[in-house]
Amino acid sequence: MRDNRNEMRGPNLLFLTDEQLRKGIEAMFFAYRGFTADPDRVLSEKGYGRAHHRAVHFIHRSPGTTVNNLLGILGVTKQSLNRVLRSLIDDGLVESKVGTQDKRERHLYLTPAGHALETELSEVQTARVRSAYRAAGPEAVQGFRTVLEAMMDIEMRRYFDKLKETE
Amino acid sequence: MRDNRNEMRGPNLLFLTDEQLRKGIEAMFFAYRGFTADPDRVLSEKGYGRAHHRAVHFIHRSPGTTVNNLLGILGVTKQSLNRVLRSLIDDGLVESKVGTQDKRERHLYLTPAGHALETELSEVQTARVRSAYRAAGPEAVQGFRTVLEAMMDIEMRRYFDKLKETE
DNA sequence: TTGGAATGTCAACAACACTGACGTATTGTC
DNA sequence: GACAATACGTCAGTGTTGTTGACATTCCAA
Repeated sequence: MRDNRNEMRGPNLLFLTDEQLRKGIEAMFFAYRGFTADPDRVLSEKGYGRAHHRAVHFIHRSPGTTVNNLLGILGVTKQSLNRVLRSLIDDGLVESKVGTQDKRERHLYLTPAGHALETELSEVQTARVRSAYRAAGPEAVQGFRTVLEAMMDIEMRRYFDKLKETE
Repeated sequence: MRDNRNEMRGPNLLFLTDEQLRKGIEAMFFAYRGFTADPDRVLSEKGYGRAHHRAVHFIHRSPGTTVNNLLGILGVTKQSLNRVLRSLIDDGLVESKVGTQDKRERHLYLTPAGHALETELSEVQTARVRSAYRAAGPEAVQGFRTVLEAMMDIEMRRYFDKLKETE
């Protein structure tokens, strides 16, 4: 059956019982809802969705990134990303520049208006995370990050570590 | 501006810098993708989606729960939930019983087939969480849970605590 | 130079969320 | 007993975001 036998492996493994794992799963579900709630509110006022947030976030994070890079990070099809980029470009939030070396590539940048949106989204989201971090304390935050990193897919872990290098 | 002044409030507040918060946000994004990847695979094979998973999970967790209860937990409209429940009931995974006390209510239960699906989904998802927990260790898991709970909306925190009572 | 790989765009479709309106059965209250 | 409120289901319409398929452009290598 499942892993209840862990309970008999000693008290230091009690955190691996099915019940504890189930709690973790539910906590993840409820927390992620809270995590996205505030940006979602801001976005829907402007007629955008969560996909626009992700695009703006990672273009801000890596200015000049190509569409292909972004596809790898976001894990969606290029057609899906293109629709989002299309509206952001048409609305003047993102600029798409043809590559100088390879003219097939498009390099993406935020315009001043794009930066304004990114800041607004970032502020409401970091406010919640900051408040949670503050309430939980530094040791808890360390554990939080450790578990999240262990939960990613290997390839995503690579992308994440690459982003970390900008520290 | 933002909260960079935290860096000057002493070394014990370094975990609250914008950079640390941004890392947490990205970690949350990548980890949630990993978190749902395995169940999503199982579900799409059977023609279901993430919404079906959530319904099955919470009906398993609280057998006999009413439609209204489920609406509160899942945070969707009844039209949206109804579409999902309809297919689960038609496919014989969920049973809907008219309430004995209040005949307006419908109480929801998993059928044996429903339990089979729940088990299959639960197994692939707990496998990843268990592996992440094991890699991170008990102290990290404690911190992980603490931060997640602090990140929830207040009302969701109440639901979550109610579920915890079944511990 | 020509064919294949890579990059990005356009079109159509499905899943799943939303709003709004309505119907039905049941409950509780004046 | 009349009537409002509650719980649930459904129909119609819309929007975001994901998918496939087809196609144009550009690059590179045989």
